[in-house]
Amino acid sequence: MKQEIIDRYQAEASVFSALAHPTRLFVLHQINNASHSVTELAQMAGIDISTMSKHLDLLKRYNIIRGEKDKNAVYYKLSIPCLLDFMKCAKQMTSCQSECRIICKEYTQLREGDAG
Amino acid sequence: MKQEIIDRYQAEASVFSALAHPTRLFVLHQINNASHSVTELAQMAGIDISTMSKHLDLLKRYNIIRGEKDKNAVYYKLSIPCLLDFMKCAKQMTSCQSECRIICKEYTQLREGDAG
DNA sequence: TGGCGAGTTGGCAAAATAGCCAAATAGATT
DNA sequence: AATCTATTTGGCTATTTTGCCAACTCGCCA
Repeated sequence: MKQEIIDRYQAEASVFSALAHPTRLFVLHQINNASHSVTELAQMAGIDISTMSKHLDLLKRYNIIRGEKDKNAVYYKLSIPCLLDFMKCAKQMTSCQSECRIICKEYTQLREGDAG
Repeated sequence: MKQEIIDRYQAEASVFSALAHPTRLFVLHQINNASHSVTELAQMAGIDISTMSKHLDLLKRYNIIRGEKDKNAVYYKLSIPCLLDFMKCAKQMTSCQSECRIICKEYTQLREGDAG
């Protein structure tokens, strides 16, 4: 493939691939309300701790989540607060028919009281 | 991984993986304005025709694009008209900070003149 | 009806991903 | 300092994805 095309679209493609795994989507939903540790998330998902650690590392590399240490444990939470809104947007998109379109706007949460 | 988790998130993950390749993102941008044939797209991207055919087939399977025959050629176009809006939304999302959130709404294109 | 142009499909090899186990690390507690 | 807990990293295998070539299909047109 032409190098210029790779350069232009690789970064965006990588973000999508970060979201392209059931375990990682599960994690994102779980930590939306409350942050969780690696062990907690691994148990909830039913996979090995090391596997979960690698999934979390991948999400972290794309700045989708962020970890904070508390004693020994690392508690992960969303670093993009509107991620779940985005996911909802993705769902709407896939059901979007020819007479519809999606409008996505970025609001500051502070002053747009009607944002929800 | 727990089967229930796979069941719940696999479909959504698959849509993201359909978008998780530079060539496919390139295609989606190319056919946003005008539909193109397999050969045209393969040449633009600089890859083999059969490879492009498989990329298009994947996008077709998730109802993201649609092909229409004209003589021998198949011209592909978006079947989700708001897909590029969604992509823009994805870009905003990745730059979304803690004081911001994204609002996504689905409008009927027909009567919402101020949709853009 | 015989070829031609365009696309698809099958097969294979290379690369990337995902999973587990085991070992290493980092910090807390005794 | 020794140990215990939580996490990360390395290594390996299995699976999936990507990409090319070659072969096949399908419809068009001479």
